Amino acid sequence: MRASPPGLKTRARRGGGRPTIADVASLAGVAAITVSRALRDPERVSEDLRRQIQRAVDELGYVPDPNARALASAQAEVFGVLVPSLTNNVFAEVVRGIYDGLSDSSFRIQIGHTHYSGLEEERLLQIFLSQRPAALIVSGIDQTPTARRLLEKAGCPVVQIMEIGSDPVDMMVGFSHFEAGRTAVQHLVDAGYRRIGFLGARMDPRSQRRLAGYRAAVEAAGLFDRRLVTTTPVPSSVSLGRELFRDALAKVPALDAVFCNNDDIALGVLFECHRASIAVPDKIGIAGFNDLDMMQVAFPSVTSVMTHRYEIGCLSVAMAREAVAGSGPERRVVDLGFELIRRESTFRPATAGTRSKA
Amino acid sequence: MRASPPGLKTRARRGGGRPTIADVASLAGVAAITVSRALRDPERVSEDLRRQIQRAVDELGYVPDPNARALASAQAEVFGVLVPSLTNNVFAEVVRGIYDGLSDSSFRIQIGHTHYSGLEEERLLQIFLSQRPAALIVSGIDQTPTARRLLEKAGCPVVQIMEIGSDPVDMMVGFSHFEAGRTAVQHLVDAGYRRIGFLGARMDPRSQRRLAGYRAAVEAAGLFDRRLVTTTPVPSSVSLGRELFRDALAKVPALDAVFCNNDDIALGVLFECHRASIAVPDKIGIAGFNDLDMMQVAFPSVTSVMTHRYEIGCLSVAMAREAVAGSGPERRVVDLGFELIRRESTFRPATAGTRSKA
DNA sequence: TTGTATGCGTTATCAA
DNA sequence: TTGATAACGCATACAA
Repeated sequence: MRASPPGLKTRARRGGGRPTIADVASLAGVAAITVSRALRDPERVSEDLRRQIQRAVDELGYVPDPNARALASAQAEVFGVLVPSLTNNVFAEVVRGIYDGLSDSSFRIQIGHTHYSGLEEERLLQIFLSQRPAALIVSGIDQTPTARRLLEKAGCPVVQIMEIGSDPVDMMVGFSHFEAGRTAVQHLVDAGYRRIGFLGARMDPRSQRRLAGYRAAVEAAGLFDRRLVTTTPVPSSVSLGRELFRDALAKVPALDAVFCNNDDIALGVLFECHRASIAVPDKIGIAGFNDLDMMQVAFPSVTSVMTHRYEIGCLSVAMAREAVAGSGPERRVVDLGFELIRRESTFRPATAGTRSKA
Repeated sequence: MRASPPGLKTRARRGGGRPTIADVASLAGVAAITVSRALRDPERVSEDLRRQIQRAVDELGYVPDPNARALASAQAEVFGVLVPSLTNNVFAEVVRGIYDGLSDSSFRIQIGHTHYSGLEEERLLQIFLSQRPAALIVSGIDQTPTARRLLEKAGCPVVQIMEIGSDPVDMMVGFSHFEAGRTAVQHLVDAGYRRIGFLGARMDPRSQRRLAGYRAAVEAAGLFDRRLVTTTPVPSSVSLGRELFRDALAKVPALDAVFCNNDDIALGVLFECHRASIAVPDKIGIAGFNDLDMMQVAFPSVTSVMTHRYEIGCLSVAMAREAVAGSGPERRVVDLGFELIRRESTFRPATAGTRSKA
C-alpha cells in the first residue's frame, strides 16, 4: 500500500544524526531494551553486557534523549518549582537548595515565577502539568481552589514550602511565620520598647501572618495601636524601608522600635536613622526578618529572625525524591523553625518597665 | 504474529488518559495533522476548521504534550540558560529579564548553575544539548575550548551575555568590564584620592577585567602600588567586604579610597567605616559596582557603576528569538554600556592635587 | 537475564 | 488547504 517500493532506502532520517539507543545496541551486540536497562538500572543487566554497553556508549558519545524518554515513560525527569520571584534573595536561596538537592540526579528543574499571583500560579501549574513532571514544589499554602485541585490530581508528589499548615496537599516543609513574627516582637517588648511599629511591604500571605504575630505580641503586652502599623502592597526594597519608616515616624513621633517585614526594610530604616541622627538602639530599636549576611555586619548590627531557606529547599527535594522512589518520607509535614538572632540594634540593658520573662 | 487476536481491544493506554491530538481531531471531524497546524500556525488552516478545532480543544481541555512535540520536531521549546549563580543578585536580575522576555511565548527556560566552573559549564552544556534546545544563553566569554566547540555546533542560536568581546560564538550582549572599572577609578582619581585600593572577591574573569581597568586608571595617574590590591577567591559577601577592607588598611594605613568589586563589598566597607569612625568620603572614598538599590539609600550614599543587567536579559532573549524565527538580528554584538553614578561616598569638592579633566 | 513487539503523542514528508 | 503515512527515540508489556 505504500507508494515507494519497500526495502529501498526509506525517507531521510529526521533526527540530527545523533547516535540513538539502537546504534549503541547494535555496536554492543544486544537489544535496545538492554541498553535502556543498563543505563537506568544497571543491577538488572549482567556485568559482562554492562561493560560492553558502556564501551559502546563511550565510543559513540551516546546521550539519551530526555524527550523520547519522557514520551515513552509518560513521565518527565523534571521537578517543577513555583516561586513568587527569584530576585527576592530568600527564594533565590530556596532555589539554590533545590538545585543542590538534585545535583546528583538527572532530574531537571523548571522554575516558574508566580509574581505573587494566584492566577499566574494556576496558569503555570497547568503548563507544568502538561509535561508530567516527576514532582512539584510550590511556595506557600494559599493556593486558589483551582490550583489546589490541580495539585491534588497532579499524579506526582507535591511539596508546599516556606510555610506549614494543617491541611497539606501532600507534603510540607517550612515554619510558622506567625510564631516568627510574634517571637521577634516579644523580644522588642522584653527589651523595654513600648511604641513598637510594624513596617511591611508587599504583604503577601506570609507577611500577613508575620503581621498577625506582631499583633498578638503587642496586644498581649497591651501595646497595640493601629497607627503603629505601616504597610504597602509595593514590592520590598531598601529605599522603601526608608519611606515606610518616615511615614511611620510622621504618624507616631514617639515610635521607639520597629519590626520590619524583612531585612531590606530594616536596612532602609537603619540608614535613615544614620542620616537623621536617630540613635539605634537607644531612640529606636530595629528588628528585621531573614537574617541576611549584612545584618551581622551592619553598624549597629541588626537583630533579625534567621530562617532556614536553603535547608527548606534541600529538604523539600529530599522528601519529594523519597516519594518519587516509592517510599513515602516518614513525616509529611516538617517544621524547620527559625531562630531569633539578637544584636546591637535592640540591645537596651536594664530598661525600666521591662517585663521579666518566665 | 501477535499473541492476541488483532482488532480486539488493544493494550490499555499507557498515558494518563489525557486527551490527545487525535481526540481533538475526531471530535472536530478533521485529521490530527490539521489540528496540529491549527494550533501552531493558524494562518495555514481555513477559518471554518480553525473555529471547529478551537471548540474541540476547549471542550476537551486539550493541552499539547511538549515531550511528544519535541520528539517529533527534534526541537524542544526550551531556552537553555547558563549562569554562575542565582543567589548573586546580578544574575538574578539577568534571569528575570530572560523570563520576562519569554513570558509571551511558550518557550520554557532551563537554568544551569556553573558555579563559576568551566568544567561544570561543559557538563551542563552537554546535558542541555541533549534536549535540542531552541536557543542557548551563556554567561561570559571565557568558555573552555571544549565548551566553545559544543556551542559552535549546537545547531541553535547562542548568546553570550554580560560581556562583549571580539570573537563571539554567535551573538553577544553585555558591556566592557575593563572600561567600567577604569571609569570608576578615574573618577576616584579625579576626586583627588591618591592611595586608591582595589577590593575584590571571587575574581572571576569579569572581576579580573575590572581589576585590569582599575590598574590602567591608577597607572595612568602614576598611583599604582601592588600593595593596594586586595583580592580573594572566596565568594563575595558583605562580611567579606569588611575583612578585605581591614586587610587593606593593615597593609596600607594611608589608604584613602577603595574601588570595590561589587556593592556587597562596598557595603561592608561602609559599615566598617561607621564602626571604626572613619569619615566617608573625607578619610576614605568608596566606589562600588552594580548600583544595587541600597547604594542610593546608604548613608552616606555610595558611588557605584550602574549596569543594565535586566536589559541584558531581555535583549539577549529578543535577539535569540529573532534568530530562532529565521531573521537574524541586525547587530550580533551589542554593547549596553554602563553608567557611573556619583554619590556622597566620593564627594570631595576642590581637593588639592586634583587632575583636571580634558 | 534478555529479547520481541508495540505504543507514547506529535510533526515532517509527501500526495491529493 | 487538507490528509495518509511514517518517523522521532525510547520504555512498557509480555514472552522466552
